[in-house]
Amino acid sequence: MRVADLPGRPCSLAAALQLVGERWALLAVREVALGNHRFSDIARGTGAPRDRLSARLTALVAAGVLERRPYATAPPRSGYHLTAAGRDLVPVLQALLLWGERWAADRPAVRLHHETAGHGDHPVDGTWTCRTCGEPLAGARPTLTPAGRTLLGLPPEEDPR
Amino acid sequence: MRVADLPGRPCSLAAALQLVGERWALLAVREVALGNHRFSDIARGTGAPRDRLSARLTALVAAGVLERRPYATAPPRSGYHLTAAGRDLVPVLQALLLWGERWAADRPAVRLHHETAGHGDHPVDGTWTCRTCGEPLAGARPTLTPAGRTLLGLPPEEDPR
DNA sequence: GGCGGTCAGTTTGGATGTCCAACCGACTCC
DNA sequence: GGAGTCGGTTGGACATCCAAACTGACCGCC
Repeated sequence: MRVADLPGRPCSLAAALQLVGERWALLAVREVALGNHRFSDIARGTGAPRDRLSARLTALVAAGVLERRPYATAPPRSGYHLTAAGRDLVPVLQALLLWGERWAADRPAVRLHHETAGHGDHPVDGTWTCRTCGEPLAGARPTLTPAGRTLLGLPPEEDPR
Repeated sequence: MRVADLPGRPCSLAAALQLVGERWALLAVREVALGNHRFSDIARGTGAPRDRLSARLTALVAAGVLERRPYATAPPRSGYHLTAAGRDLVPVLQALLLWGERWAADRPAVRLHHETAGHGDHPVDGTWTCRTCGEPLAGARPTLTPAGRTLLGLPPEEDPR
């Protein structure tokens, strides 16, 4: 994916959306992450029409997010599995899920829970943290890209034009 | 957004995608988060066709992600600003941006930088963390939804069907 | 006053994407 | 033999998408 070829601002966000931004793509990845590897299960879980799903899965395999793995030869059948890139997409799905729980869903249909020794079972409150310094990213000052543009860090303070 | 009305598995992820999953929507939010509040600036930054952008912005305002704020009356002009829901979307954009940098972009077109007292200026090495317990979420055990289905936590261990 | 430019869209016609129902071949189960 | 499963493909109707041109209200300049 050549970032420079994308329309608009050259940005990895646009590149990511090019690969997984089409309709049903992220839902298909969710189903595979949940352990549904077969075409019909993914179709049922997402509600996507079968022809659209077929096109999306092919594209996701081409993009390196999913891989096909045969599980039967008699009639040749293969399931879809996450690649490393696909597994790396799970935090993205979690972030969108949490946002949807808070702002899109009428009621928390599905809740992310977490169980740790220190805090027992608790609802997940996800945030991005910088592994180098341990600080949350949301508090970062906007900085400059190589091209000298401001860039995603904190939504910049409102400028009252 | 009634989760039960969505096709497929009732899930806040689907609800979220219903609001911000259409083409150009997240890029438009990115532009507003970067401080571009005017229609033409958003069009330039995203590269979206103007009619599509017009439709998306209207939908995002209806969804409560953006709000219009007048800044001129002579020809009536208003800019787009983030609501609380829109600001909450920033971690999602960061998640996709970091994923895109790693898996989608040919070269790191845009780099997240971070400046803190302890570590000076350094590239961001983002990790998705639970704010309640401080543990990384990627290691979380999958848990059950109210309806008794498994749910997004860790991609479940491969079951060799 | 006339000229060009900005701004936030809308309009146009044609390309592309999406949906749905039906169908298919190669199997398995009863 | 008949029904069902599985992973798709096909066809046709419909919606969305696109680039480019257009609108109409303003603004600054000379």
